Amino acid sequence: MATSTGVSIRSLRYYEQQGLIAPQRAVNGYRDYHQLSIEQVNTIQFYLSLGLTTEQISSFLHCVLKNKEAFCKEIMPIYQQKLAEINQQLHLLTQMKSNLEERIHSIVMENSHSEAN
Amino acid sequence: MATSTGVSIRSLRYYEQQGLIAPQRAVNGYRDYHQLSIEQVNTIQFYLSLGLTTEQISSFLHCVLKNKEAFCKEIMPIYQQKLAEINQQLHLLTQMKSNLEERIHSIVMENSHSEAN
DNA sequence: ATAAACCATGACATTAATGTTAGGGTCAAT
DNA sequence: ATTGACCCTAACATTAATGTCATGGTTTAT
Repeated sequence: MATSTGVSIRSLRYYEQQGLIAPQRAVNGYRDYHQLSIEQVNTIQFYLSLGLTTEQISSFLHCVLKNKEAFCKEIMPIYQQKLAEINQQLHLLTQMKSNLEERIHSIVMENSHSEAN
Repeated sequence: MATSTGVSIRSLRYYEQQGLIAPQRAVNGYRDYHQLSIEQVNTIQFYLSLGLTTEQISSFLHCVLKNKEAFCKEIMPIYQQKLAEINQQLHLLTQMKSNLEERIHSIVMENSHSEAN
């Protein structure tokens, strides 16, 4: 499974521990992933890439796997909340960026005074 | 000191531990901040707000406190590096944001099909 | 001299996903 | 039956700044 999804073994077990996947067990205790899990893991990775936490994903994953996103009413508020967080983050970063650029600019200015050395 | 800078006692001690400030000690062991420290702590907070780590700050703080930023050659590469990180972050967040918005949009679309209920 | 209010140190907690390691079974091939 | 390549669980490490708690000394006012 790890090799066919590119997700590390460690991560797969973490997803399992968080209730995102639930592989069967063979008699020897080995995990037995069925074929369908591959898509499921990819789905999880996709939501993670949206910045959602495993906890959030677990709250709607069971629904999404059965229906289309549009039918999972749990998903919309999570998306909205995440979007708000991202916007907040973007604001902060943008702020930091312009402050930084201003600092850099003023240093360059100062230095151009004595550039002729 | 904590009350006059708005920085928590815990944080002041952390800064001290990181070598950013070095208050004198009174005979009883109490920290003895001199007046000048207030500005120093504010400076630290400012750099933290730029997203720099205490470690980075410590690498140029001694210089900045004596000279103007422009004379501290250590500072420019740090600014540049931080700026690059921020841009990287911004890129990622922007990516996440547009993915999210696309998801939201497509959900809204789907739902408008059956809106008439 | 005792209580309230402050200071000190040290250590653990927080966050979230993942890496890493230790100690130990299992399976397949030789 | 032994070796190498797997699998298992459990637990600790990572990041960075800050919160919080435990335990204990100090000061000040009563």
